[in-house]
Formats: sequence, structure tokens, C-alpha cells
Amino acid sequence: MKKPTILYVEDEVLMAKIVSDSLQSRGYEVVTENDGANGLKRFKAVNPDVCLLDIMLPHKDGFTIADEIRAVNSTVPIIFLSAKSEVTDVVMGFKSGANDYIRKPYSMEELIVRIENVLKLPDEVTSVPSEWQIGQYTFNTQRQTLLHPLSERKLSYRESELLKILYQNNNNIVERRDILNLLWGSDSFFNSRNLDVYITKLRTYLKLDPLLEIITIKGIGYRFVTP
Amino acid sequence: MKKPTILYVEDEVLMAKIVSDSLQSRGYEVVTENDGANGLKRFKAVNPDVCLLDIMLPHKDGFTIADEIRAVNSTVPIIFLSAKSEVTDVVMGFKSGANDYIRKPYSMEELIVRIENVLKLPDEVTSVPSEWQIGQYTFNTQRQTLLHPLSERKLSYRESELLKILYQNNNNIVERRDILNLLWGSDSFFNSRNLDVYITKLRTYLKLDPLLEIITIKGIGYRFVTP
DNA sequence: TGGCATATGGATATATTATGTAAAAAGCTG
DNA sequence: CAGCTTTTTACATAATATATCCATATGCCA
Repeated sequence: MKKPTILYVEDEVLMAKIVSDSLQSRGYEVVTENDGANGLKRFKAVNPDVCLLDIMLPHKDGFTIADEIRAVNSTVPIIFLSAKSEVTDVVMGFKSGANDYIRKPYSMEELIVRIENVLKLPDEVTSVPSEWQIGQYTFNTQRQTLLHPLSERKLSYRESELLKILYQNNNNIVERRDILNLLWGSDSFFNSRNLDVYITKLRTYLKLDPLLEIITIKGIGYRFVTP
Repeated sequence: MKKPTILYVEDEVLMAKIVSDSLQSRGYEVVTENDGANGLKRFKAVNPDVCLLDIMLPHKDGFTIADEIRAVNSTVPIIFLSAKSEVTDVVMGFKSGANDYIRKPYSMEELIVRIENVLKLPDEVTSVPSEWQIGQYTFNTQRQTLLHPLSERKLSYRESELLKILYQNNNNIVERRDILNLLWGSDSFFNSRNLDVYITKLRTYLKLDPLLEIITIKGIGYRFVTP
């Protein structure tokens, strides 16, 4: 199967670099454009399968570019990237079959999920399985369900994301800062207490399997021990 | 086991010196390069187990070097070092199996955790057992548990790390200096008294087996005598 | 060699800080 | 508003750092 091509319009070069690398490493072809004014031109030249548009751009904002693109192509999926504060009803209004938006800060995981969604590709493309076996539990990352022979639980978003992070690094130390940055976008004092709360939750959810343990490394982070 | 080799690309000489010394004292072979432009050349010459790349470099930035390295080696773990201001929320999402990042200012403790994380993945899977038999005790390094027919105890991180160090050198002398550097990152006066406290703790934990003994070699260090 | 000064480490007490936990408050979403 | 998730708060507990006091080894010098 041909690699899906992504047009990515983003002015912050460093950010663009990172996201682009990450997407490429997952098998996408990425074309980065950092001047909004060239957005349409680039679109015509590349004819991508998905567009990723930053909303706040110096010369021309994401919505305008989207309009221009829509004028020549009414179906290509467009995903808007927006800072939390920029998410207004306007953005919401753009959400439709072919459009989506994602708020910063977002994890790569999230972004990938959106892209897959709009492309309507099966999960296998990125080889990130949606069902993980964690001890006696089955964790479905898509449905955010944690299944055990004796119980079934629906996880909230934060619970699910935290479990993902821990399990992706299972048997290794994950630092608090990293979790905080990934999940809350910063590691301030208040967020910090927040993490404790969710760790407690996960611990109680995972109690049914005595071999699963989230160990505290005080001052550093956690280690999720799994068989 | 061969010392893991680290390629460390950093332009600030003083910083490079400090970090490099510290890593060396913890058993790593460190090759420092302070010109980004020589990064790839150095990589080919050294063939390191891990790369530590500063992002902001005068001639060639860390990402570019990473690309060059990836072109010739797709698996070697790369850890990016970045100033706080350079880290957007998305940088965090960039974490993947073979890549990681760490924000300055970072503690040695943290850096070590990262390096061990990226290095350990292959090890853990293969042959490094997490359960050690120490006299009548079973010490699980992952779960930080110390089991004895008559008792079970959960160790804290420091307790566990200290026991690891002692047992890895059992029946040999371990110098105080080395322990202090490994566990506390330096061997100042205060840390020194700290070590005494943990030695005392371990001694009481290990009392149930009379054949286990942590012997003081005054002025030098300890010898953990085991059958 | 004996006696003293000094350095070093042992044990324990106390202080500090990080984290655990529960529960209330605030936000969301329909 | 009702039911959920998330954040915030408050208080409890555990891990770690520091301080204190004591014991003993070591070295020094008469």
C-alpha cells in the first residue's frame, strides 16, 4: 500500500520538525510548509491524503487556508491544530465528516488516532494495537475499557492515557515530569498532585491481579511492574 | 559485561566535562564531541550504544545530526538534550522506543534513568534476571521486595539500589565513594552520613540470615559477605 | 607503649519533603 | 439539572535528608 501523504502547515520550525519526524517514523509521507501563505500552492503541488493545519499562523491562518483548499477539493480531510484558548465554537463548527481538530497540547498518540480516523484506516497501519494484554487484564485503548474475568470497567480519558504511558514503559522507570508534560502539558505543582490521584485510581483498578504493581520511585517517578 | 559507550555531542565545554565525568564515574565509556558538524563522523568512528545530542548547537543542530545518524543506523537510541524554552508540548510526544528527550536543567539522576531505560530494553528481555538469591532471602529488583521464609518486606528505591550495588559486588569491597556517586551523584559530607543510615537499615533487614553480613572497611567502604 | 586527639562510622531522633488517599468543589455535556 | 470527569483541597503517611550523640579505630607524640 502506498504511504499516505500528509501536508502539514506549521510555522514553528522546531515543532514542525519533531511532529514531522514522528509521523514519518510511523510510515507517513510528510510535506511540511511553514508559511501559511504558501498553503494552497503546496496543496495543489502535493495533493495530500490529509491536511494538518495550525490555526495560528503569521501570514494566513488555518481557517483561511482550509477555505482555499475546500474551494478546490471538497473531500480531503483537514485536521486543525489549535492552542487550548483558541478552541471556540468556530472550531467546533468545522468538525464534520472530513474535518477534525485537535487541541494542543496533544500527544503523538492522539494525533495518529485522528489521522487514522479521517483516513478511515484500520489500526494495523501504524502497528499500534488497540488491545493490550496487561497481566490478567485486557486493555482496549480505543474503547478505553479495562477488562478482567471478574470485572469490566470503562476508563476515563486521563485514566486511559496514564495507563498507556505506564504500560508502554512497563518494567522501566517513567518520570513524573514526563507524565505530567504528556498528560497535562506542564509539570507545575498543582498538576503534580493531580497525577497522584490518578495513580491511586489505577492502582485500585488493577488490584485484581496481584502481579501488577505500580511502584513509586520517590522524587523520580513510577515503575509499572508486569509479569 | 562491556561498558556501554555513549556519544555525547555538546558544545558547552564546561557542561560537557561535568556530565561526562559523572557518567564515567557510573561506569559508562563517554566520548564527547563539541562540534556538531563532526557528529556523524564521530558516530561512525565510535559506534556508541547511546547518543546524547544537545539540540541547540552552533554549527549543526541535534535533530539534523540525529537524521544523519538514523540514515546509517536506524536503531541506536538517541536522547535529545534541550533547554526548557525549546521544549514544546509536542516534543514530549516525540518519545518513542529508540528516542527520548530530556530538558535542561536536568539532574544526573534523571539522565541516568533515561540512559538505562533506552539501554535496558534489549537486556531485560533476554537474560538479566530480576530475582536474586541472597542467602535465605530472595530479592526482586523490579518489585523491590526482599522475601524471607519468615518475612516479606517492600524496599524503598534507595534501599533497593544500595542492596543491588552491594550484592553485585558481594564478597568484594565496594568503596563508599563509589556508592555515594552512584546513588546520590556526589560524595559530599551530608550524603556520606546518609549512606550510613541506609547501611543500618539493610543490616536490620538482613538480620534473619546470620550468614549475611555487611562488613565495614573503615576509611574505604563495605564488603557484603554472602555464603 | 600509653594516653590523648581526631576522624570515621553506627545508631537513633528529628525534620523535611514527596506521595497516598479521600472527599469536596468545579467543569462538562447532554 | 443529573451524571459524569477532572481538579483542587486537606490531611495522613512514607521516604529521605539532616542532626545528634556515642563508640571505636587510628595516628600522633611524649
